[in-house]
Amino acid sequence: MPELPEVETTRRGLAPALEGRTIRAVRVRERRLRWPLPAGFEAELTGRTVRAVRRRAKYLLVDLGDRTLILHLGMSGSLRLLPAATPPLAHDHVDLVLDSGACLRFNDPRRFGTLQLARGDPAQHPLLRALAPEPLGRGFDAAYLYACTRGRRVAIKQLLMNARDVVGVGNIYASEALFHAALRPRRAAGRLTRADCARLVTAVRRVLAAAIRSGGTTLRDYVNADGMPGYFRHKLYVYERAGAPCRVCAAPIRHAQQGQRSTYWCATCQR
DNA sequence: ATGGGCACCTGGCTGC
DNA sequence: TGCAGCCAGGTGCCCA
Repeated sequence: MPELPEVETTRRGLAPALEGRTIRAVRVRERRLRWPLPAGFEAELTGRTVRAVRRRAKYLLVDLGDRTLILHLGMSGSLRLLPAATPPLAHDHVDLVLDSGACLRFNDPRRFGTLQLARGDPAQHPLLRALAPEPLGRGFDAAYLYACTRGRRVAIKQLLMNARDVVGVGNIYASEALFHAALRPRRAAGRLTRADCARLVTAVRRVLAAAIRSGGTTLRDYVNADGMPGYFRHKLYVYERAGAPCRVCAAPIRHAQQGQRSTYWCATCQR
């Protein structure tokens, strides 16, 4: 499901309702997530107060002072704010009940998502330690991407989706950014020129920023903290548009498998 | 070191 | 109508 824009949209919805609130209770209905929730998970959260809700890559970080709750939504996860008494539906695995009477409810049909409790600096947590710079921050620029692609034989799309190289970009936005940068997904990363890298950095940043402004992309499951879908789907140029006319040149959008994932591109606009 | 493939899950859709 | 097969916003881990 969620790539950076969906996680950021969720973060923006959650932050005002969570910050300053104390967790009164934790209700766990299903411990078997990507990594099983440890015994004592509930007790370690209960009574702590939320200082801030941040994001790193596709992870949400709930700052609880001397602990940080690290959440990942996997492919099908979502977080919603609901009245604490709302009856749970299928796949509503975890609730954080707040002192406001609201609850933060984690739903995830496929259970690829995760909740982890970190002590100390969350940036040093094993899941976060080796992540590439934030794509919307200063560390992600043409010089960075050029350096990181040198000597690499992987296809540029796969490099874009590798969190050690670029974070926040998944299958939708990798295809979209490559379209806007006029680069074919299978181009070997090491064969990009400096100019290619500059266009690609701009495309990644613009696509992510525009998707955030639309509240993210909803294909199937994704909803924001208020239960609303994202509307960026209407602004996709290639993703899930196989056979449809390119919005720029009208040539049919191509589709193929690349590294066990679907890839979409325009063979005319992208080289 | 790099890169490819698999595994982890459920649900929705397609086609026989 | 039923069911098998395939596909889906991710990513850690194992192997060559």
